[in-house]
Amino acid sequence: MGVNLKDIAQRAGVSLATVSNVVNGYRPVGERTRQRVQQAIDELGYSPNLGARHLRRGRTGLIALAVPELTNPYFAELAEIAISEAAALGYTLVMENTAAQREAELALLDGSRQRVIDGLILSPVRVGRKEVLARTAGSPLVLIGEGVYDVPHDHIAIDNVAASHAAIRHLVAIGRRRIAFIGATPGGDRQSAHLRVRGYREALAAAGLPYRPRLVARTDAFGRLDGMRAMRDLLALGDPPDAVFGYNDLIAIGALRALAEAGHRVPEDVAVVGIDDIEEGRFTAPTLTTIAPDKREIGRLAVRRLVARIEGAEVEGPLTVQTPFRLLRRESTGTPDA
Amino acid sequence: MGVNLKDIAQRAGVSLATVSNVVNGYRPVGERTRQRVQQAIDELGYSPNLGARHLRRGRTGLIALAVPELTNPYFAELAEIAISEAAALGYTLVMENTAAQREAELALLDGSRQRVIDGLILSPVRVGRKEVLARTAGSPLVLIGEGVYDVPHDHIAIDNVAASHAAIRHLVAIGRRRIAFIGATPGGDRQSAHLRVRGYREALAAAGLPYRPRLVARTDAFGRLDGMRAMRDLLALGDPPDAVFGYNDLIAIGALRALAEAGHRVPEDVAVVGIDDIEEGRFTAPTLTTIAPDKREIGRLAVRRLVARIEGAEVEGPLTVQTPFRLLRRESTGTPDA
DNA sequence: CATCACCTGTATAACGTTATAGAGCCGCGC
DNA sequence: GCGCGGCTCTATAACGTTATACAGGTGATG
Repeated sequence: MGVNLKDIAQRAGVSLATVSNVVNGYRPVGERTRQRVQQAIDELGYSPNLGARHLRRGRTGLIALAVPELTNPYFAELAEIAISEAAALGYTLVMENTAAQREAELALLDGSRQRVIDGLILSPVRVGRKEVLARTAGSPLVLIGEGVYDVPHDHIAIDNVAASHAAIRHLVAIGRRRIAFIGATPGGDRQSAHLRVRGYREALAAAGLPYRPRLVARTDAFGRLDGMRAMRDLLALGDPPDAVFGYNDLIAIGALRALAEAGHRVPEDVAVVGIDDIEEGRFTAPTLTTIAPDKREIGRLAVRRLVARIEGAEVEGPLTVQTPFRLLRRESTGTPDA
Repeated sequence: MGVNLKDIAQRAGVSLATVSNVVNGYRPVGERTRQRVQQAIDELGYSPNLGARHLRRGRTGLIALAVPELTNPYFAELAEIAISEAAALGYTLVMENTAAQREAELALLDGSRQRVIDGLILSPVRVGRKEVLARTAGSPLVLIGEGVYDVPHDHIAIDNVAASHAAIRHLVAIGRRRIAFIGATPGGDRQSAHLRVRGYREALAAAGLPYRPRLVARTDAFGRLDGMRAMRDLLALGDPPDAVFGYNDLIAIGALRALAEAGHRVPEDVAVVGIDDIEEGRFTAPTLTTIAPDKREIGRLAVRRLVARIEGAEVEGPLTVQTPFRLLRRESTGTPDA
């Protein structure tokens, strides 16, 4: 069904290898021959069979981006960026959905998929340092987000502790004293939540506010529903919070919903802050104050690093890169930016 | 870096071909030999090199799902379903983002990507019947959503006219008389919008209500921002609507935001209905009434049809399948379901 | 006992590409 | 005039798999 190198070679009256050299620029080819070959390529409409090329080269041209949930807009937005960056570098990005399941993450780290992709970008949730170190697959791995540190792989993330600080400082600055956190996790396996809780505690301490364990709500997952339920529980406390910091925007949006249902005003009664800056947060009522990571930077950097490793390039700088973030003030804390 | 058939063949003391037959079950193999080979496979940890297999078979095992925007939750939710269905059938699904651009859609229909994927599921926005018919690439194509009809390809969609009917009937039933539509498109290239407008007009007529062109708002795209802007314009009319039907949930959510900003109560002053049943609509304030397509059915059917065509199976039934939908009443029309 | 069919297993030619070794040719220097 | 290096180009062997044709052995049939 396809035009192949042989067809071009016949048409142009040269050898197979010469056509290959014209296509890949691997060896110098005389100007006249090059033109004749190029003309044949244009006339017959040749495009290389990637399967064969990759068999020969030992690479597939595929990289995978594995996220815990496709339907979390943060990851969808990140994926959109990563896909276009990968395309620009000549790679095809395959989305993998781990559904936040340990087995799925392990299978990606070491499973048979490894034979078909050249490299993996993983947002780990259920695996930790140990599992990453135990990995035997040889293809490059880039970690994004949090959860795993001190491993010999590139790692792109924001400084979660600092991000928490910024959120809490803002809430303190607008006069809040009873600040809750939603999205702590039971196990020690999701370190990002721990980091965000740590930043929360440190910032409270810095502001001279007491740490009240009852104001830290645990959730099983990190969706809107989890945020809503946790917020309901917090409101049922004898002395409910006057501000809430959510593990992410989805949790914060769930909290907004619970507050609306219970008839509390935001931000007058309770202020709300999230993390991720998903587009949805610009349209909620009220709009959501959030910590905005530089998604473009994260997506592009992750893909570029991975491709550089795949192609054996020397990568300068440290393995771990912390990307910038900023606080976006919106209605849910009462002091919108301009 | 990998164990290959030859290694297994040596270890088991049989020929290459026999190992291949054990792996693929293509030819009968004696029980004793099979066990010896299987043992060698287990011991050495063999898994086939998919690149080579696909080169030989002429297929890559990749199918693409091309959508106009990854960040539209409807497509993210659909993708999640399609990915797992594809995996169950032994295929890898690659997401492609056309960004609602004509060039991107054309490139997918006929471009060089066609050499690397076995089949394509496309949600067309900017190409029409003509472009699909002009396609020369030989791989199977399944269309989802609307926009293109009367082409020799499988097509999975809901009945848009009927969906509009259901939405408008509901609004009429709760006593609305000035019902607006947001999301008509200027060109004739996005037929789904036309179909939904048609259903809107027909249902108005059936209810004995006049069709007011000024209540049909055009938008460039179909995001929250478009819905918000259009709603603002509608509110600026001398005689604003008492209900709004959005082209999709995102548009309806944008409308909700504009209404909140302008201080209108929903549903008391203006009722709002969308289409898609994205999760976000269950958490807005108020929650969003919507027409819910059966996303699971759409995603699974699209993948199954495509794979069946790729594998040359006979597919029974007509090319075009209309999947079911239902109306979910929530707060934005004042009459939540149980 | 010869013929035939059948059943297992084997040898080998593809699939389309790239990398390696080398062939031909030309001009330059000794 | 011969050898040598440099420049193009060619022939060909892989890459790992599957499909085809065939070989060898066994049992049944005439």
